[in-house]
Amino acid sequence: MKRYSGQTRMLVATDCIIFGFDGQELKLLLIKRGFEPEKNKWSLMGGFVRENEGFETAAARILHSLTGLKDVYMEQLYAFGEPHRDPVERTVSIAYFTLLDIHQSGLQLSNDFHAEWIPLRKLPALIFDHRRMVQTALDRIRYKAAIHPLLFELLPPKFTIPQLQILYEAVYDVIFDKRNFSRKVLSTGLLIKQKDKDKLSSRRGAFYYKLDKRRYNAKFNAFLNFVADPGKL
Amino acid sequence: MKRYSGQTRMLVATDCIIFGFDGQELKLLLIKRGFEPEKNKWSLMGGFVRENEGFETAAARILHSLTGLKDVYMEQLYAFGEPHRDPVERTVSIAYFTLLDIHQSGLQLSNDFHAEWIPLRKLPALIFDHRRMVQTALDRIRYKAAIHPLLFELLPPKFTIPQLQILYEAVYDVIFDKRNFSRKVLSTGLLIKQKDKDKLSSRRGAFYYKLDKRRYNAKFNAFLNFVADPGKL
DNA sequence: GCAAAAGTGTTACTAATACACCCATGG
DNA sequence: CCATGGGTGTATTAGTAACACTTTTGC
Repeated sequence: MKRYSGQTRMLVATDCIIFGFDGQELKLLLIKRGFEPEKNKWSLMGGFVRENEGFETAAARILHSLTGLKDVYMEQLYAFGEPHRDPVERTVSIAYFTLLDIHQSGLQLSNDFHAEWIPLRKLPALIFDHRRMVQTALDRIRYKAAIHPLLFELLPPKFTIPQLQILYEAVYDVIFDKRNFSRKVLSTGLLIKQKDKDKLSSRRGAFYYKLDKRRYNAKFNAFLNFVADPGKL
Repeated sequence: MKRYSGQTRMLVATDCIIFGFDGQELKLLLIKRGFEPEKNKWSLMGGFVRENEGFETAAARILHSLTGLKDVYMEQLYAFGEPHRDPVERTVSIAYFTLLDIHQSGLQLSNDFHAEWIPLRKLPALIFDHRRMVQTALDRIRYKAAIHPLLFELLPPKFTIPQLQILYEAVYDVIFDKRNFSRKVLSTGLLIKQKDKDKLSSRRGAFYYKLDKRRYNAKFNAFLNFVADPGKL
């Protein structure tokens, strides 16, 4: 026996929902699709899974081809497989989402895809079911970041607590009390205070912190309560 | 243009991880695989996704063909796609997990698959990567049930608080204090006390409760804290 | 010296834990 | 009348939320 008989074979793709944070708002890395149909329309970065490649490998390859980055936070989001989601032929998509530091030095956008960072609040129309993918990813991030230290993946290695607070406020679209916020994040024991300050956003300057990698890895999956009840989700 | 050129097409399957609870322990519904390779080995119930079928439809069809049930709790678990997970040919699997009341009247196992309810503690060897699927499903259930009222899906419409507690204790393999447990679940406001009692497991009898469907649906996604810190997961 | 952002402490309230006795019933 | 499991209350502790003033420093 060589193959299963009488079954439909389908294209399998992965699409990457790539989030970044510029210090003020959440952004998505989108491309202009390079081939028909829907050529030159805004799209998530994606590609077909190859013959000898797993999903994660494919997603990492696709992310790398656009950004030049490896070792980025990436997580399987959901498998989308409605029969006519791609009008050309049956294509299922295993979507991955990625959080990365938008200002990191290694990030070098390829010219091949006409990629741009687009603020989430100004999302253009996207091809196929990509809008739904983005919404699913956002929901997931809001859910997960309420309990796990996920959003640190969007920040540079050194960051200040006010920066972190702006990030949380952007993700949940609420305002937090800075005393309670600071107490809460420090109480996780994940942050190490640095001796130097960021002087860019205030005269006084705000102390930098770094993640304690050891504890971060150990506690990532514990329930940490960063956000009380995130708008009942 | 009719098709994308130069890409590999693959079989797409769904596998169903079907959980039940017999009042004492968690069980999995497994079948004896009916065709080569690995014929007659223990396997999850699965099947190929058809040409004009989405994943959820396929999973529901497969579940129905085994159990006769529709409208069962079912959730996409994860997409498994390692290149050689099926030795015959490249097959990706979108796994779904299901929670159902093992004693419900509608449940009628098909004879075609030699299915059996197997206690999770006595799992036999499974084909392919099915063991990993089961582990992933268990992890997901333990995670989700700690914060959401998920496990009610395993119980009959009328159940007692001691029954509920036994279920939680089976899932997390710990013992809870019955006073605190009862206060916790009642404080969610999801349970409606009935006037009749279950007299099967004690002379005194335990009051039945039913889910308040309205509040259950409304609060399902809120963070409800059924289990404090589920073993740091 | 003033504008702008950083940093910090206390109190009130709510939730979680630990713990022990009485109740109802069938045999 | 006793064995079995069901049901309940309280005190302590930990966590969360609300709230306002002082510090630093570049201009």
